[in-house]
Amino acid sequence: MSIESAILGLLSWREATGYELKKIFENSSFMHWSGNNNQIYKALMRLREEGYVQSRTVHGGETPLKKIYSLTQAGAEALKNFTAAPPNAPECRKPFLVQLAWADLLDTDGLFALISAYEKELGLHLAMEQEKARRFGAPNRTPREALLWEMIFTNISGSLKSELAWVRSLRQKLFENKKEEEKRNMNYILQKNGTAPYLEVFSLPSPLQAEADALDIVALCGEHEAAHLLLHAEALSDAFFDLKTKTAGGVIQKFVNYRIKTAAVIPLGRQSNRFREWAGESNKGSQFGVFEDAGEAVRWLLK
Amino acid sequence: MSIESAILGLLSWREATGYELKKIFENSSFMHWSGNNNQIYKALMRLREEGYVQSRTVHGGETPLKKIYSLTQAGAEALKNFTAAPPNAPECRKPFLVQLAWADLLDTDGLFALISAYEKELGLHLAMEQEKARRFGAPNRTPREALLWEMIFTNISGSLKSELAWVRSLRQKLFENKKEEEKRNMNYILQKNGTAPYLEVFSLPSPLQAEADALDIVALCGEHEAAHLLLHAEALSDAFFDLKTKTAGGVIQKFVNYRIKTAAVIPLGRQSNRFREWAGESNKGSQFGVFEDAGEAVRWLLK
DNA sequence: GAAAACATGTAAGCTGTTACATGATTCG
DNA sequence: CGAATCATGTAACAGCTTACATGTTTTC
Repeated sequence: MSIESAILGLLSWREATGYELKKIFENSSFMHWSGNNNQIYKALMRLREEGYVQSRTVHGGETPLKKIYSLTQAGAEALKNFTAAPPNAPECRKPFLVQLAWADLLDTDGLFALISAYEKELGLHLAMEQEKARRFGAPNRTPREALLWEMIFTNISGSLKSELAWVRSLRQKLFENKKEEEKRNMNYILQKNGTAPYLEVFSLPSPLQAEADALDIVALCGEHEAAHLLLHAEALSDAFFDLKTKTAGGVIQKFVNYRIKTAAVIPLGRQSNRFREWAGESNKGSQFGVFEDAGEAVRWLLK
Repeated sequence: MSIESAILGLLSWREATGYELKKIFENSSFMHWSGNNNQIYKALMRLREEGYVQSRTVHGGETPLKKIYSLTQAGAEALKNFTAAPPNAPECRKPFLVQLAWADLLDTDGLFALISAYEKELGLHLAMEQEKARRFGAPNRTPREALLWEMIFTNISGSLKSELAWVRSLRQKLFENKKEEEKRNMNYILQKNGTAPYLEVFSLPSPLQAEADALDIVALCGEHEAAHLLLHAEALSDAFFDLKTKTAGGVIQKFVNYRIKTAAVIPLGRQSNRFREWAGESNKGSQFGVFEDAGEAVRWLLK
């Protein structure tokens, strides 16, 4: 199993340039070769030598611009052999387990912090993977192929969910009493009644102030598999409303990056003129909106 | 996160030679550096240069024989820093998913075979991991440390179990009708009433004949998390009873490797003199036994 | 007395990453 | 008109694996 097979597969789907392949690798998790020029271009050269792919050069005006690669007959056969080959079990690297192995060195608070940090990291990754899966236009030439790809994405998020479940059981075993304390400070609820679940955040232990706080919320969305978010004004800091600090922009950027559609409910009284203007501009996009009325916000969120 | 941290951890547990560390890495899954001389000896030299470990040389007679490494004060601090560092999410490589991505090329039987092969591979790995966990004498200096290590092993087998559940749901979605056909040919039952669950195998589609067949059974034990096995004579081939073919020895070896305690129920009539002798010798060990009577076999199996 | 395990190291090579180098096109 | 994106490559290096080289001790 090497990057060559993955390239053959992608080319069997659609012809592409090296750069396009790089982009695809970058945006996919299960084809784990992190978008890496060196490997891809070298692999393409090898594959061409072996007669598995062919390329035609597209000229832009005078100079050669790009090479579009496509599969040959031999390549198609090699790919088929690869798909039918005996499969290997997954190989997981979990550096966290190595840390945990010697974490008895830490005191109670240190261990609790370590475990919480891991849980947050997992939530963040889950949100990212779900975003990637939504963004990735999977092959869909037959119903069976569509099902296979759907199950691939299910697999990836499933692994993370099972890891999350594990870390929660670990926390429970270690800190049976302490476990809910933290969460209770965060006043939120997962709303499930509408067309899609959304996270409604009433207030936070400390109001949303920096991008790191935004990531906490993203992780929370990931953990609850919510792609929508309703923020109440009480959860926002004064810095958020002061556009000079650029807090609002940075925070919103995080939500947009993770494709979490967000509505903020903010009474007119707290909106300065400049903020109102900025909000009006934001509302034009479909990813973030500011509303006075909670009902209106929810309608926009779920439409 | 590098092999250095893992070595510091192990040395904080007990002092060891390079060779011993190698053995430990080989036998542990979550410390994923596959028992590799080069890396370990080089890392030990680096660690000594940096003052994190010290070594004393043991002489055997005249010549220096081995170097026993132990942690220094500085090393203990470095380890503590490592355990408290921000944890990273796991990184999983699942080449099977890449195969599956283009498996729409295969016909129904080919796809079914691919998925079954993956399920079997996972079962085998699960059996192996459970074996490793049992064999690994985990640190146990405090109750909390014991719990941490228990949860580490739970994590590893949990990942595989969640993968198994996924592949079964995949199979069901693709082959709702075909799914049970295969298994029905294998006449077995998971007994749960005794002190420990055991797998009772009455017969097989083709009788136990080669080591590969033994691995099928091991995988089945893994999938059902059974560490004990009761084999009826009907599941065994004539070759098994013919000691010249060495089938019996090879098959039993597989069970022993995976630490599956096995009892075979074989009527006296089918046992040749030589076989009886061989069986008597086997019974002395505690891993494999031959019995005439099923009740006796179960008692021995679960004692 | 031979084979397996214990013990320490080195050399060569593969895989994958980061960074570098260069230039065209597109978009705000 | 400057920045981002598209596009193709190369160089250097880190990490890890396989194989080699050597000698002792234990076990069957």
